[in-house]
Amino acid sequence: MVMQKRLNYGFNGYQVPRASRSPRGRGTIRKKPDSNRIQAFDILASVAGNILHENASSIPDNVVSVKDHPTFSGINIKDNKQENQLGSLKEEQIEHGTCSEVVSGCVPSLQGKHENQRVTCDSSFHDNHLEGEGQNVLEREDEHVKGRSTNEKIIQIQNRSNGLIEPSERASKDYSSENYVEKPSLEGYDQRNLDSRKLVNIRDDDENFVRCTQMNSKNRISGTTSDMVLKVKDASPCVNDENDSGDNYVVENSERMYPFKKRKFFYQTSSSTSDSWSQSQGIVDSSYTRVNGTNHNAVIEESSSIADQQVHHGSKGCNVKLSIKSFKVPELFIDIPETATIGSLKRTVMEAVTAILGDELHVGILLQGKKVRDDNKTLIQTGISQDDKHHRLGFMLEPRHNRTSSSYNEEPCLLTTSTRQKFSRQSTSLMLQQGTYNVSRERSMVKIENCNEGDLNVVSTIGDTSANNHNMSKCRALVAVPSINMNALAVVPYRRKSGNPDFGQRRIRRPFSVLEVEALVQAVEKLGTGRWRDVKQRAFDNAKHRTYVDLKDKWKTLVHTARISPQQRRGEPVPQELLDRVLAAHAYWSQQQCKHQIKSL
DNA sequence: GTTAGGG
DNA sequence: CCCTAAC
Repeated sequence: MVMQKRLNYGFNGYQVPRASRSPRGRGTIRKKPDSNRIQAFDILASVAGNILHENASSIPDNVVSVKDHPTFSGINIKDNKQENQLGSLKEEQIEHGTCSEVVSGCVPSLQGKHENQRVTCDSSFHDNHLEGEGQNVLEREDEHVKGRSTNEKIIQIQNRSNGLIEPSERASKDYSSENYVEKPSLEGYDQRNLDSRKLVNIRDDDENFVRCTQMNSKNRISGTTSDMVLKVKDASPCVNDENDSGDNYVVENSERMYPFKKRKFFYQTSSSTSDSWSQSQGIVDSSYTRVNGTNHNAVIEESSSIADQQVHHGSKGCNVKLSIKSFKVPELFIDIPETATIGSLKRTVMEAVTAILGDELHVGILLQGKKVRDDNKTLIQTGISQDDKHHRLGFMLEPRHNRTSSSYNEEPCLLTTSTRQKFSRQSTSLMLQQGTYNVSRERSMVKIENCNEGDLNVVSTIGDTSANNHNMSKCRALVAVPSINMNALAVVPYRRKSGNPDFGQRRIRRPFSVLEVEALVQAVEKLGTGRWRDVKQRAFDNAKHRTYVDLKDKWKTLVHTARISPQQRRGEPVPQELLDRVLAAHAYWSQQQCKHQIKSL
């Protein structure tokens, strides 16, 4: 029987969903986690190639089913330092002999960095942790966690009994991207966006931060290209931590979660082969080694000896802390014209990933490469003990219904043209097929991180795709996509319906800088107050996160600000000179508007 | 898609 | 910053 659990993906900086936001319209995660919650962070998804056919595997009896909004999250590039991290991606960061592909160097855990950013999310957590320029870090109230890196996220998976899926609070990528606020064109573009590594940051019209970089083939993962990297940390009640450590985490520095729509996409019977499991297993992160003094926490590591696992059976009662560094997702092949827009690529990939990981998602557990089927076994019985650091624990994501018991080399499942058209809203095509190991070698591969609601925040474009065939075959996840389900997919709205508050994801607040105000004032002086599109084009063309509506709104507030006393003003002070110009321009163009109206009468 | 204005 | 009527 499949139990439906509620999964709560909590991301640092997520804004509280509209329905529960503070009056100020902003907030962060405050919820105190359940004791049996699994917390995961760091989801990276890399996608390349065609969607293949999921080699089915049997479903555990009692698995967590992601019924609604599993999300991707990813890494924000906050500053030059992190950009350099990206640049420091090395081969050794790639999991060898596994399907875990390191998408980029932005994964601290894969770089031997384990200063997980973690914060409390209890009621004592204040909004102002999120406020302020460049405030990217949420901190635990007890300051228990020090030395954070900026790249880790926590996904909180709450195990609840109501069978409902609670949408996660929204991640606020914007905090991390605060440093990337482009200056208005009049002020020049922020050169921090460009580093010496030929990284090109692109913001598309969806405010998406896209990074493209040519990577050496050595940076490519031999084998798999569709890993979802995430860490899971389990609460540890056995630890007498008065501060509730181990219980409270807030994800930080993450992006908006991408709401996976419910899609009847996988109706596959299950087979059960270990190989299939390995297709999307999660790799336990051994780098997560936050061990405190009274540590009862075991870090599950890659490893070796089952015998060792049995050593600590006596330590019953203690919890196991573990972190999942990598969740594989089935490999995707994306066939998209060069002329396609970044936005369409993102949507296409997101659709594909969503299709694979849509609801009906389950988690499998692997130990020593073998699937752990008995859900009634305790961890310790299974060999997962608290302080055993030598066994290998793996997690995998799999569709709920696997119907393909046959070899995935059989019966390729190619989308028909019509289906493809339905599948992808753009003119781009998404090919779903299986058993075409060589396909990816001919095309450029795209690794994707931070897939959030259509956002593709970090994209690494790899020109060379000389993948290791052996690993490719080992790691390829194949997904059968019956056309009938594709048809169903087509009618599922990709974006949230505005009427559904669960999906309300307010943009992050990004106060206008003085430079921006100056640019705005200058543009309005020139163009007037009724041509916001032109103002945008003229002065904020590079600032994709500023829409013309934003500019209009800002002008409105500027006028208001200029009219109130300085004591009443808040935020970064706007020079009086600018405010004077605001009033002058406002008066002038108001007058012009009146004249124009009179003239037209 | 833009504009304007209330929330 | 959101929402949406109106154009």
